[in-house]
Amino acid sequence: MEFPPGTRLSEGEIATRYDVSRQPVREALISLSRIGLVQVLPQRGTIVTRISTRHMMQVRIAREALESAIVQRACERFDGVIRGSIDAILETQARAACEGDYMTITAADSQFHAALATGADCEMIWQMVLDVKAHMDRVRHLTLQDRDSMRILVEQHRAIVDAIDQRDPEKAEHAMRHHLMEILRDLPRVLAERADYFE
Amino acid sequence: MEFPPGTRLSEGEIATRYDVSRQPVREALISLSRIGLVQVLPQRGTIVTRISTRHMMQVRIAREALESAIVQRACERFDGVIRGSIDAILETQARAACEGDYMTITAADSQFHAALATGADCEMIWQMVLDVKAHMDRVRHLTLQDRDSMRILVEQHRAIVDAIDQRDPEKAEHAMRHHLMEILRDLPRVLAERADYFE
DNA sequence: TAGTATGGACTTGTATGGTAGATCAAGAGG
DNA sequence: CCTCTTGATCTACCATACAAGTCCATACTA
Repeated sequence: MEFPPGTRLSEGEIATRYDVSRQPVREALISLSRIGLVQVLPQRGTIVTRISTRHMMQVRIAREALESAIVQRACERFDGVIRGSIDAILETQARAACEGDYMTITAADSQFHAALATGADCEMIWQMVLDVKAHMDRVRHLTLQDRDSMRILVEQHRAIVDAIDQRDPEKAEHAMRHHLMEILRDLPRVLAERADYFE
Repeated sequence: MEFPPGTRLSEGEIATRYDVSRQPVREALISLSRIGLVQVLPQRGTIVTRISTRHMMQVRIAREALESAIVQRACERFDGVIRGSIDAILETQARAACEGDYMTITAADSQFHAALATGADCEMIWQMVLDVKAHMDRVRHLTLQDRDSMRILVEQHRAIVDAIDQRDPEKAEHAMRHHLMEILRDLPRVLAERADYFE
């Protein structure tokens, strides 16, 4: 969101800005365009993709599908060491939620979901989730500001871990789907407040 | 599979081979490395990724999760025009199966799955599926040779469409999962026959 | 003989000049 | 007043040249 949706980018501009040549910038933009965060218009320019509700719906469904599969697998087998590290992550996140520390809470969020995937031996799937997560993070960046939202987040994480500890796949899947459903609450609000970010 | 797993690639070689400069080749390889089909070793070289059973397992799970979500959504709403085109695709595929026409059958397979996604308004999800499908297609390329396998494929496609026509999400999901499970039968055989393609 | 430099032949990574295509504004012609 | 043309000025795209790291065969040394 440092470059808001709709921003026109130029390989040359970014190159001079970061004091590198155009080529590595171009390669980075190609990677970003594969994810869908930017849109390269041949011979015309590059723009930061605007948020589309239709796109967000599909992105959410995809993430829900993938992360549901992850927690289901987590109920079958889960690495003990990683299970231990999750408690620390949640504690950090809970503390950050009390203090309203946005940076820490989002970093811990990534760590949490990544730990779930790694513990369930689903690192490749996590790589896919990362791509769709990038889109959802843009919306969340605009919403996750009040401490109530943060507290809810931590509670939902706890519910997911509890279900995995109980080796209850259905409960875990439900908790995960519920967790990822959260964005649906915020989306209309963001659309109303920042219509210029949407297409 | 024109460049078998394990093949050492060189930006320069490919560039002269296709009579372009190194830069577009390099950008293509970067895209392929994002999908995981090639592995770029900085300052050392680029190799076509070997097939890993662990990776294939996760890839299969991911695709199953995504395409299950697609057919479930397809049971809720499905575009009528696209529904019509599917019959033609399946007919083409059935004919190709009788003749043992590998090229046509795989092309129709892609069209079928893509049509499902498009009809269910899940084109973004289909883009994700394409990436994982590339990995599975490498294995299938080694297995889908006998006509029995081809006939099974078409029947499974029909079962999926039938379930969607009946608006039965559970049946559709089951049919899709069963269909994507097929690769598990072939994987051990391929591993035994072409161990050099695996890591 | 074993171990260690060393130079050359690779590799990917980066920088830069030039090209083709797209856009837009100003001006000519109807 | 509208339509079309033209040219300047953007852009991404491509080709080329250079830099830096890796590997390996060879030669040299203890």
